[in-house]
Amino acid sequence: MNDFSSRLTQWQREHGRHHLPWQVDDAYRVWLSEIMLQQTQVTTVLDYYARFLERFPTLTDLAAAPLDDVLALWSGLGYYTRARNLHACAQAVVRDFGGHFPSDPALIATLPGIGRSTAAAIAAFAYGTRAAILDGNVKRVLSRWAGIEGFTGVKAIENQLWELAESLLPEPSSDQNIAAAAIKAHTQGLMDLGATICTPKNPTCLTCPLSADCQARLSGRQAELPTKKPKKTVPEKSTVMVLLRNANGEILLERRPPTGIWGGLWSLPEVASTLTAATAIDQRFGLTIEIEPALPEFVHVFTHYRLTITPQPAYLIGNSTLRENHTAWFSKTAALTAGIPSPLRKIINAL
DNA sequence: AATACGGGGCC
DNA sequence: GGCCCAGTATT
Repeated sequence: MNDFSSRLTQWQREHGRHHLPWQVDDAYRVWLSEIMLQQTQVTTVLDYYARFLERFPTLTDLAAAPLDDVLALWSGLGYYTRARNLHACAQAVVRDFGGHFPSDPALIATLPGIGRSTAAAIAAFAYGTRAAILDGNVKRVLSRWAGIEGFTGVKAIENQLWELAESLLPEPSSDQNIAAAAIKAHTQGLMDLGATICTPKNPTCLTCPLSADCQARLSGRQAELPTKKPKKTVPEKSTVMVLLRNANGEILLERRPPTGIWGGLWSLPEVASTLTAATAIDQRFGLTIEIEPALPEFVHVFTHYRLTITPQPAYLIGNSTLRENHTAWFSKTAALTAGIPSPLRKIINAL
């Protein structure tokens, strides 16, 4: 008897979340939500998810759309490789699977942007396939319940958690409907438990269905498990963003390379310093500009470094012809509806 | 195994 | 200010 899953699924049915917009029987919507929810909280995703579905009602719509439209709707969500992979994945599903997501998690995991955990979540929620997930919530719940020590990002620890997650899946049933319902409740239950009961700080063990045999609780080590990620000092970087406007008040934007920070997004040209800005813009774009007083610098925080941004306004002298196709003039409105990084949105909104 | 990759919510 | 989040791909 798998007592763990019995308690978990029962709890989910009584106390779990049942009305999130992606809790539907539709692989496209499940997949979209899973990608958006990678390293991103539910409250943040809700609005993006609604706007995205309005613009791309079906996977076919998404596959047929220009990448720029996808990036525009992803603007502000971060981890923009997700958006590029999302677009590529939609096209792959159309090309290789007739527009229909496969139900085998191993097959799903071959698609761009989908790893082992996301593949399992899609298979479980969309098709009731018996497959284990291992996301941040599950790592926390299982490392506490089993009393597993060691940073969960380390391979050996992660392998141990994967094995445990597999072993705790509800037993297969001869009734396919019952088996599918159990998998869905089990998978959603792990996520809901991690999000509402087994929280990073101050977990509410009194109402947890797993507390009776939770090793962390039995030893009072809820605060110590899972083992914290070893922290290191984040580098400080700085940049100057040239806010160049032509006679029409349009702003010069430059498309960033497909990989690296803000990959594929439109952003302001960056130069080494405010002093060399005019020379750099002349050399790179063949545009003659006049520098204005710099705007106040501000700090943008990433996971892995802090970036001090100095917005450097300038206006164009003479010819506004652009010789490179990765650059373009954007009206303020056009810029705000394009795929731009969050700090640029902040700069433009302040104009 | 370690690193790159965003941005916001929350204490 | 630090921590965390329904991780994946690359090196």
